[in-house]
Amino acid sequence: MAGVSQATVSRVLNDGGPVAPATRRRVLEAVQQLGYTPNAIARGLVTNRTQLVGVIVSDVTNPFYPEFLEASGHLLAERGFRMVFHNAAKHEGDDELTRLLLEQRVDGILFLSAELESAAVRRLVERRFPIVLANRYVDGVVCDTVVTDNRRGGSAVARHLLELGHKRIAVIAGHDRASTSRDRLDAFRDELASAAVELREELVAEGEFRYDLAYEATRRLLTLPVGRRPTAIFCVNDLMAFGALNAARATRMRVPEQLSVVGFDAVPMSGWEAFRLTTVRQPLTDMAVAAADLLVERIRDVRRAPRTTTFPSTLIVRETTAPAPRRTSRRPRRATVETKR
Amino acid sequence: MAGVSQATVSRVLNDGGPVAPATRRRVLEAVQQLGYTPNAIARGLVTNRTQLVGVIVSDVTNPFYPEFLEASGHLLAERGFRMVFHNAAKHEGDDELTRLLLEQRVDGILFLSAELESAAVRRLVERRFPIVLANRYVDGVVCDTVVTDNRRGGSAVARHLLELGHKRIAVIAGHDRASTSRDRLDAFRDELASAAVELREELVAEGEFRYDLAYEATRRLLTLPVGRRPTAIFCVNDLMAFGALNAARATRMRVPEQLSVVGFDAVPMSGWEAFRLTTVRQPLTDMAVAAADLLVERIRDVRRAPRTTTFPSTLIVRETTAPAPRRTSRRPRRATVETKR
DNA sequence: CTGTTAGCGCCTTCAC
DNA sequence: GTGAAGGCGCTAACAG
Repeated sequence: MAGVSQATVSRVLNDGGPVAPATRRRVLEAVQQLGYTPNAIARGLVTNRTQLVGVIVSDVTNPFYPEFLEASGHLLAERGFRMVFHNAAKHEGDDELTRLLLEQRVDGILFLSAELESAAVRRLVERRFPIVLANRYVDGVVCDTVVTDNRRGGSAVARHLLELGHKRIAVIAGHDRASTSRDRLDAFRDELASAAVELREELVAEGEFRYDLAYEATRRLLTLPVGRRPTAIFCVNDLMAFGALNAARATRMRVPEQLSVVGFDAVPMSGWEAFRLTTVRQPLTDMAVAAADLLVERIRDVRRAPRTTTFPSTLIVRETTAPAPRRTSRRPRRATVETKR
Repeated sequence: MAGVSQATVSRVLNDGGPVAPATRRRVLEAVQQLGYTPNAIARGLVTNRTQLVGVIVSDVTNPFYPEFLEASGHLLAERGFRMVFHNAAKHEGDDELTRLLLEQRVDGILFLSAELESAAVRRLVERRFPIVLANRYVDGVVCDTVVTDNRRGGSAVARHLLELGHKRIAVIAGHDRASTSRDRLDAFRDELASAAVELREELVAEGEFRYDLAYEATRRLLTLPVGRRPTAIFCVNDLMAFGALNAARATRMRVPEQLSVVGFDAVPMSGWEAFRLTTVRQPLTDMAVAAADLLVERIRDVRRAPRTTTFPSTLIVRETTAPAPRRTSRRPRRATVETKR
């Protein structure tokens, strides 16, 4: 229609060489009129680039991830990439998902919460396939990674609870396939130990990062006889802290007077008046952007040195933590101002 | 390596014809050993099928969508489709996103919350491109659609509030580009009118389905002088109801004693002890599955008659609604049991 | 049952 | 500055 060859059209559409202004105009007009849409598939076949990035999320339903998705997606879109989204939750494991993404010839994969032992991740790294781990790392795998300083966060929580005089502290863990859960808890435990406070086995629950399990675990903890019942619960993510808070409410247990609760992540919801949760802030948006950016860089150059970006974590004291209740039922003073440390 | 032709390999990998068991075995072995991954791109070029489905979401951050995404994604995965995910929020409009998806040669598009005037949707339907509208419909467009009975839901809310004796009722709308907001409010208004209760202009706010705007709107409403201040607020989605609830708490306004709040959607969170929100249930998961299923069917057969599936909506009375406060400050009785009507 | 052949729509080199 | 030709990896006919 423009009276030119395919090659010329290709050139104007991809800035792939010199084209006379007049020709360029004619081509663009024809494109317009025909409503021509270049076929990315065919292009991908020859360029070996799809401008597609796989994103594997462990549970979209956790409010942490939508925030992350939004920010990463935005940056990727700006850089001309689209996301092939997979929620790993109940479906196939990393392995199967990865296979699908590779078939699809995505240019890279963003793992939002890989598991520590992930064989898929390991294999991809060996093959020098562009991937980025966000939020969690994988043991013994060197690749682009974006995390926060989870150990520091865990220590800060412990110190905060110790300062408030808590001795019987419960913990709701994620699961041990997650570096986040492990790091937060290890540091937490270490800090308690250095104050000679022990974390009793009966007060440690596995919550799998899930609301419902944390809810149940908390209910169980709260039925322990008074002398063994925890005065504080540290949940390794906010979603589980919400479970704990709600369980406490269901049991008519006053927070923070009778029970302190701490979360981790500082998802926007945690600041809502309904919760005012004491938690550890991770710079979510920054991390999401950094992760997406790393991936794009990696795709551009497969052989640059892998980089790990560690973001700081900050304890945010809100209103779900207070001094440990004394045996007598005097009502303890309650923290009111929001402080960052 | 298996000593056969490409064609044969193709046949064993796609059940594309008869293959001798022995040959099949040899091929599969070779595939295994070579770690061969078929190139979906090349396949797509010839079959004109990518097994990719575009999903356009208006705001992943609204807890409504992750639930939806999870369920739809699950069904699509089962049927062998992957999702190309786009969050429409701050980025390009439908138009641009659609263009990208078409370039990518997705087999179909799932719109999670299209806008009423969406030209993109209209154009796609004209071109007989497989799309499904979920949650919202588009005026004058006939295509596969999955919605709930929003009008009935709106009426039910109105009746509930009227029965409780509310007269000064505020409304926090979404925006008028959404069929959901419009239908819920129209029906709500009609029902009030038939009880001779008027919806005053000063009590109608636009919340854009956003938490923050609903929060601000509620604060404004609650600063009105007592005689003009609403005794109940109907938010057209749960996210905004959470905003209202939190704003009420920030203002030390007791819910439901001094202020009733109603939402819409019944996202899982709405049942949490922290909220116990009176709301309208939509069978979220069923809708998500139905929508995905419709899309797959449509892709299989472009010329089947378009179908609209309307799911029922159910008022769930929880603990954020109570009889309208009387001028005197006697504390009104408060609903405690969860009832469905 | 299996191999051969001809594209799918595009980009890229190489002439002109 | 532009066109012709080849090929990306695969599937779909058609032979045999």
